[in-house]
Order: sequence, then structure tokens, then C-alpha cells
Amino acid sequence: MATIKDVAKRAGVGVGTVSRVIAGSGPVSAEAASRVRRAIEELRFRPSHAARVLQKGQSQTIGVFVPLVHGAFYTPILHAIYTTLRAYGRHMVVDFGQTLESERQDALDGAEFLTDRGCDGLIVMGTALKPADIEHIAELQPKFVLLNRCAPHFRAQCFAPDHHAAGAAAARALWEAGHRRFAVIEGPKSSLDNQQRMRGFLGTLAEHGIDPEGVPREQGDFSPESGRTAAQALLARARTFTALFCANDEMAIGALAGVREAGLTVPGDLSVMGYDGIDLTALTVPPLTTVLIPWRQIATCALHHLLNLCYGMSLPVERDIPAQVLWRESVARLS
Amino acid sequence: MATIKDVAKRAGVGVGTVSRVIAGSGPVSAEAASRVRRAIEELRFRPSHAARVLQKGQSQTIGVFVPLVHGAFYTPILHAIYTTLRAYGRHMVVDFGQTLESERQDALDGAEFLTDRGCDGLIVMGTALKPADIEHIAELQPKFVLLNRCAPHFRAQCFAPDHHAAGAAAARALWEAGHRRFAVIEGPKSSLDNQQRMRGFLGTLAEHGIDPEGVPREQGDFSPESGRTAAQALLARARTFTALFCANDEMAIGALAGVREAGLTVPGDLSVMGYDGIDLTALTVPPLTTVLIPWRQIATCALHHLLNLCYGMSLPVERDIPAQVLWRESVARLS
DNA sequence: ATCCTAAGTGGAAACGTTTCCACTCACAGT
DNA sequence: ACTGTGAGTGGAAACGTTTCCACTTAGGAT
Repeated sequence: MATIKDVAKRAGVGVGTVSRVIAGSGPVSAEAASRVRRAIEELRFRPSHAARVLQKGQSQTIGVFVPLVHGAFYTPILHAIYTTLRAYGRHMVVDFGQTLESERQDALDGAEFLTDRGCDGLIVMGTALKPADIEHIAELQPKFVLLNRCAPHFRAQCFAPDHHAAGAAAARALWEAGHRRFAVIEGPKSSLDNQQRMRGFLGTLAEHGIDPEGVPREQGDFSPESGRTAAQALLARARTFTALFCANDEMAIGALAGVREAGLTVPGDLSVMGYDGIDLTALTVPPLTTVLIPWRQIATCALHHLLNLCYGMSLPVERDIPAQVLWRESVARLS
Repeated sequence: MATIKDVAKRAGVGVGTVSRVIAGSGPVSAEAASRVRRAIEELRFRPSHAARVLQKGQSQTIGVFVPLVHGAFYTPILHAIYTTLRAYGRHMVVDFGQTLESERQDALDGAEFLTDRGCDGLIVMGTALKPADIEHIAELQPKFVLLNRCAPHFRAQCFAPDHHAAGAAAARALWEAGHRRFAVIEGPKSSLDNQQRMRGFLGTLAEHGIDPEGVPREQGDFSPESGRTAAQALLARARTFTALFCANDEMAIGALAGVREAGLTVPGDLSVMGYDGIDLTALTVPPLTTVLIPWRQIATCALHHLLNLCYGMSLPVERDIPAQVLWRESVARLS
């Protein structure tokens, strides 16, 4: 591989001049610049990223930690981040967690990995992180933002929807459609955002005089398959409900399958409501009524904040983008 | 950030000794080793990845190019690669393409990016690559494997299922179930693997005396949404078929929705068959009959080959893992 | 003529590792 | 006593950039 010295020799200039041409920094005569550019072409010179990072201590790269590779939830967010980053000429390196149970350790490892790779800033997703974990990340790389997790000590660096309000909105929508008997499929206990939306949902029902303790509930792990088995378990116990609220869309999609296997139809025999608003919900049978969380926008704002932090930009950052119920066909209007 | 020199000073040894302790390479006295380890702890020393790469010219990292971030197809493959890589103590850096149209350019850019980052080897997915593109990649980084693309000049480095045979198997299965009138939703023209499975499918029908030219076809872009509109277009033209073969599962899922919107039921009025065998097909309504391509295994073999290439390992590499039809409920048995 | 400025330039130093070579011991074999 | 041998060690050189400083030159102001 050709080095900058080879280029300099070939162009008959010093290495400083070559560096200036490449970076477009200092003054260079047109004459020298063109000779350098030619030499770069001829030698197929590519600057060594490692040497650059070593010297500058900057890499123009943002590191992203995502708890899971697979699944329909994270990839659109990743896509939004990636697209924005490209627009500003920066790069992205992603690290993934393995399972939901190992999320905490995975996130810590990921933060280490990404920081070691010279990332100028970090975006960390994951709702199972404990305050100590977040401190740890902050120590590793103070320039970070949290997506879908709120940490009291780092309020400005946290970007998350109001899950409590969104859960409440779901309950209200179902209530107004005439439903009075409910069941829920919740996510893992470790997931703080799941807890919040469940509290919002159940709390609103309580306001209408329904005892949260009396609402049948099953727990899933956010995967479609877990939604299916949870729905079946619920149906096997007792079919005392007309509406089933799921903590995320993927479980709701699984629930659709589970309900069908039980010989029931949606929304004829039972209404199903999802949460998140992933694209696929538009194409299920029947199309899924869900709570649309503006994930792409939230992610973009988080990234903007991080870019401002890392590179002194001043991109717009909006907080509190509201969620809204997306009516489709999986919920019956009883009244 | 503490450097190796700081550690050496604190431990009262030379930098060489510290380096040897960290790498576990040369001989070091137990006494010195423990002093060094202590100093590392105390200073919270983390070796600079950039300096290492610069010096060694190796990074223990494999680069992966994936044409699209979103979508249910690539992520399980990515997951398989990631898991295997972790098992062998290597790292992964991923780069993504933006759209299917820009795949060629994206792949080239991606290969450049990943090579610059010091990846020891590359896994490149994408079926739209032209021979010249592949040459270009080979020049950038000779240690690479192609996933789902066959290049004559790099046969040993190519890992792809036999799409022709798999397409033929789909046709045979449908025929044996008693279907005689067909329609297809194909993928983009630029996708070579789509062409192959379509040739396999249509060719087999031809063997049974059905004129491929007479089979109604619509083109999608592999997305669920495109499957939906394609199905509707097909149905609007003329409903002369009993079985609809889709070039991938995601379009098949969209087709399921499209068929329902047209007021028809699957498999009662129309049978739908997918291709790939993504996990979600088990949970659609109705569960989708599809051609199961062993993507995870193929990806793992490709990675094994690459690891052998890069690090002199001798991991097992199997080629020609067969596809098979996965019967579920979206195809009616007419006979 | 003399000074000052600014454009243009070359090259040494620095970034933080690994590797290699030269050196010192201690100890075993003659 | 004299030589090998090999474990243990320190430190210089190298990896390929960027940055900074010192230097030359040309041109305008005095």
C-alpha cells in the first residue's frame, strides 16, 4: 500500500503539502496541488484510517449500540440514524447485543468496543440499563446519548417517548370504542419502558373503575413467537375479555396468529391492539390498530444532539414528540 | 488516557514487558507480570486500537456489507455471522446500503469503508453486483467472500443456494398439489438470484406443458408493500390463477394483505407461496407455505471460509446445503 | 534600499502500539 | 574456571498520518 511519503516523493513535494492537499487545509499552489492529485491517482493512494485516528484522536464516526440484531423494531431506527449520519458526512459503526437477558452486559461491552474503535460519540439503546451501567458508559465516553431510557443524572442526553402517556392513550382509545373487559401481554420485567406503558394503560383503566389486579396478563419477551404463546395461554385461562393490549407490535402480530389458532377471529371475536407502529402492522391480517411512536424522529433528534455535542454543530433538537393511536381494523368499535 | 508508557513507568518496567504481558507473548517473570497488571488496573489503561492496527496491520475484525438495514431478510443472517464471530473472539463491523437501486455503488463504497477501517476480511452480500464490481472489491481486499452471488472468477469465495433448483422445487410442489394455473410476483430485474429462481420455477412449469409467457407476472422490490400492490394489480387484471408464487417471503406477506383487501381468502380462493423461509412466515394469517433456504447455515459456511482465509483456521465448510419446501397453510391441496 | 506581510513549502515531532535486537543474569555442562 | 543456553528484560525503530515551526520568496508599502 502506498503511503503519503510515496505520494510526496512522486509529486516532488513534501509530506506536509500532500497532507494539506488531501485535507484542503493550508495554502497550496495550484501547480503543486495538481501534481499531488495526480500522484494519488497513479499510486492508488488511500490514507490509513488507523494512522489518522492515532494522530488526530478523532474518527468522524458515531458508534451505535443496538440490543438485538434481528427483529423488526430496531432496524428502522438504525436506518434513520444511518441516513442522517451520511447526510452530514460521518460514519457509523454498530455493535449488537445477543439476547434480551444479556442486554446490560452487552451494552457495556458494546460501549467499550465502540469507544476503543475511536468513535467520537455513542448512541446507546436499551431499557434494562441500571444507573451504575450508565455511569460506567459515561466514564468510558462522556459524549453519548441514550435512546429509550431516561437517566436522572443525564437528562439532557436522554431521548425517549412518554410511554406512560402513550399507554394511557391506548386505554382511552379502547374504552371509547366501547371495550370494558381487557387483557394484556406485557414485555419483560427488566424493560423499564414496558413497565411505564403498562402503568399508563392500567392506570387509565383504574380511573374508569377497573381493578388492574383483575386484568388477566401474560408476559412475553417482545418476540412474535412469545406473543403467540401468550395469547394462547390467555385464551386457555378464560375468555372474559374483548380487547387485548400488547406491549409491542411484534407480540401483537404473534397474538393475531395465536388467536386464529384458537379458532377465533379478529376483530370479530376479539380485538387486538399493538404498540410502536412498526411498518409491518399495515400489512397484517387484519391490519393492526396500534400506538404510533415516532421512533424515527426521536432517534434523529437524539443523533442531532450527539452531533452537536461531538462536532459543535447546532442541529435542531425537538423533545416530546407525541405518540398517537393509529386506527386500523384489528379493534372493533362496540359502541 | 493512560498509555503503555505510563503503565511501564508505574510498574517500574520497560514498555516491551508491558506489551508482552498484555499479549501474553514473550516470557515475563510472575513478579513483573503482577506489577504490570496492577498498574493497568490502577491507571484504567486501555490499549489504543488505532495504534495497534497501525503497527500490526491486523484488527481481528471482519467487515460485513449488507444491502439494506431494514427488512426481515438480512438481520437473521447478520445475527448468525455475529454469533459465530464472537465465538472465535473476532469482531464485526457492518456497513449498510441505502436502497436496492444504489446497491452496486453502496457495496463498492462499503468495501472501501470497511477496508479502510482495517478489516482483515470482508463478507459482501448483494446480487446486483457486476463482475467489474467484484474485481474492484477483490483489488481492495483480496480476502473476501460473496454471499448470495456467484462470480465465475472467484468460485471458491462464493456462497449461494441453488436458486434454480429451489424455484423448481416450488413449482413441483404446487403442481403436485393440483394447481394448474399460476401467477408470479418477481423481484427486481437487477437481482440475479430472483432471475434464477424464476427460471427454475417457470422452467419446471414448461416441462409440464405450461407456457411461461402466459403466466401473469408483476414485479416488486422485495418489500412487503410492493407485494401488496403487485397482488392487487394481478387480481385486477384477471383472476385466472389458483396459485401465486412470490420471489420472497416479504412480498408474500404483502400479497396476503393484498388478497384480503380484494375480498378473497387464502387458501380458500387463492394459494400463496413464499420464498426464503424467514421466521415471520410461521406467524402470518394463514401461516405461509414457503421454500426454506438454509440462509443461516450458508452464511456460517461463508464466514468459516473467510476465517480460514484470514487467520489460517480450518473450520468446516459445507457447500450445497439443499433447500426444501415448507408446507403450511397458505397453499390449498386441490387433488 | 529596506522593511513587512503573506503565500507557499519541507520536514521533524508526535500519536501509542509491537517487534526486534542487544544485553544481563543464573545455572548447567564440560 | 570456562563456556554455552535460555529466561527475562529495556528500549529503539517502525507503522502512516497531522501539525507545527522555520524557512524562502514575491510583492507592496515605506
